[in-house]
Amino acid sequence: MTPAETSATTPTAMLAESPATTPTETLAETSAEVSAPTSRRGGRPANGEPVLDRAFRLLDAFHDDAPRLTLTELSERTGIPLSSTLRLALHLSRLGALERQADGTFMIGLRLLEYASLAPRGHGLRSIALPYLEDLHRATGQHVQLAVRENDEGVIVERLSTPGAGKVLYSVGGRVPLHGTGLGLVLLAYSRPEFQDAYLQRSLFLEPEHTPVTAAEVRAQLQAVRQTGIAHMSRLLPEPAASVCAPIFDRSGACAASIAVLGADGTLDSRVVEPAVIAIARAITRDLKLSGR
Amino acid sequence: MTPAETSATTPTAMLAESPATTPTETLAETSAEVSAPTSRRGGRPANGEPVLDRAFRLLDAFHDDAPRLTLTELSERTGIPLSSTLRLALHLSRLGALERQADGTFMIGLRLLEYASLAPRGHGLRSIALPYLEDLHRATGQHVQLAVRENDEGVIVERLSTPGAGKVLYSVGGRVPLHGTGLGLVLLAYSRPEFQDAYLQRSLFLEPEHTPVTAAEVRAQLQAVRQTGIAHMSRLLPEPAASVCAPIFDRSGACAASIAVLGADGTLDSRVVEPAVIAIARAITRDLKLSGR
DNA sequence: TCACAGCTTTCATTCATTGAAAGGAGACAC
DNA sequence: GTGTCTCCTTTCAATGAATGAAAGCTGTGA
Repeated sequence: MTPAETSATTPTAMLAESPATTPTETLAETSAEVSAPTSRRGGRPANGEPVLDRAFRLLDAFHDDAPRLTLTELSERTGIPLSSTLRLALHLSRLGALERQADGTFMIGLRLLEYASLAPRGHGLRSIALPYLEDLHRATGQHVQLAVRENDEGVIVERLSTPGAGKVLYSVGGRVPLHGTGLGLVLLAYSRPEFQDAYLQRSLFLEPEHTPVTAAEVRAQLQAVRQTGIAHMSRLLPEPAASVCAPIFDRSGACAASIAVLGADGTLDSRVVEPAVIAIARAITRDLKLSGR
Repeated sequence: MTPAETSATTPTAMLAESPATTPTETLAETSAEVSAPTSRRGGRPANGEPVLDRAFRLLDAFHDDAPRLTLTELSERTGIPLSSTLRLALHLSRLGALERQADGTFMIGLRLLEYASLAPRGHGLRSIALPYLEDLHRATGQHVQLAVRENDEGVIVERLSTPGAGKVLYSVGGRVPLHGTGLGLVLLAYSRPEFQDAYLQRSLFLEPEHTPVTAAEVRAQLQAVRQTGIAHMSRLLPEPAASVCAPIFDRSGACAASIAVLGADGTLDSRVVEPAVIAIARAITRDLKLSGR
């Protein structure tokens, strides 16, 4: 038993003693004699993860507050080893999903914009709704949002913001809960009853404050939305604000999206805004049916 | 040459010898005897293609005129075998990059909208420019476009269209040539001289008509753009139209984007539109610098 | 000259990926 | 009921694309 073998059991000692023998020597010896290779290069991990999943985890690493990341940051955020991160990130850059700047930082690439513009429920809907949303935006002078449901959440598809009209919690591409927001409540109110039941099974909280709500309370809200065709919501955090929301329907009569007018508390007179929101929601619904959706 | 080394040169032999005692005897026999495998299942292709490339080829299969595709259509368009197409498409659906409707058709998923909204040169720029673009849209009553350069092309990042203002060739996410369009000409005029030289090396054509243009002609146009700070372009196909375009600069003084007002021939008085385009381009430039880009 | 942090390249190892084949599911015909 | 489509889904042996530790490289700062 050579000293090299006994030291191999402790990885830290390995690192300290490794320069004692040259790499070529150890390799030749390990293949013949040594069962525990001291400098074992390569090797696939015990439970490999599909490349695709990893690639999308890289994309997931980017956020509103971190739209540009260095290689090391990417590696740390995803937990993927540095060399694998580099290989993947370069691959994604070749495909246009990422872009690399001169200083080496990575960012989301424009190719993804191209794909996103083909999402029927995203840009397809948006292109029809945008002129109407602009009208609503001008008329009310408040934030205007458009959202669709994806599984258990709403996704903001478009947002027209007004600098003076308070903070907006969610931005384009962002996800909103179906029960704590006006946009979500509308989407939930017009979804299939079985889906509603399943959704209301879970324990629900109003999110900035983390206040619990009962299923019965939400059901009452949904009932009100269906009766009036409109949703009123208000929140206190991060600052008092209110929203007025209405549904948009597709050709089949299913709720395709919801729109919201959102403003700082006090600046939003719901009596005034309500007819405008309803009128614009109906106009978009009509246009959606005409355009073959 | 040690025996260990010679055996190391043929790894297959090593592998073949060790499972000789393993219970896969029957399998080994069949593979040895049957030379023509009538029912040979599985097997990796001779030159496999990386999963990532295939996944993005699936996304590439979607187009403006085909935003929803069946499994068979996807398989045909990409040339990927049906079973592999299904596996991949389902995987992408799990990741949110695709969505599957009840009838089995696939479409681009909303998750990609989420990623796209993080592209600094896409949605980041867009969110700053949009209010100004709306102003320009209202004031002129014509199509308004915003584009950035990616390699040898311009990419449309935003478009506000006016139903009555003629056909628009390019939509959001679409790519425009750098020499045949006003938007592209501006992007080219303010790019690095080496890049311009390289770009002008190629044989250039004006695209709907496929008319050749010389590098000298384009150079003269670029010179005019740099002198006046604006680009005028007109095209005859598919119908007569004209555009007025101006550059947007980032903090470093490089051209970050270009904007265009585009209208049917005759409806666009460039004398009137020009000051508006310049003013809005400067306003966006100022805002871009303020917001730390 | 040394130490360090961040990025890039190498390469033996092996498991995720592969597609032909078989197995439904539904529609239309006879 | 049986046959024949088309379209979608599942199975599974074979294997090369994917893997990450280690070494190499580059700039920065003491």
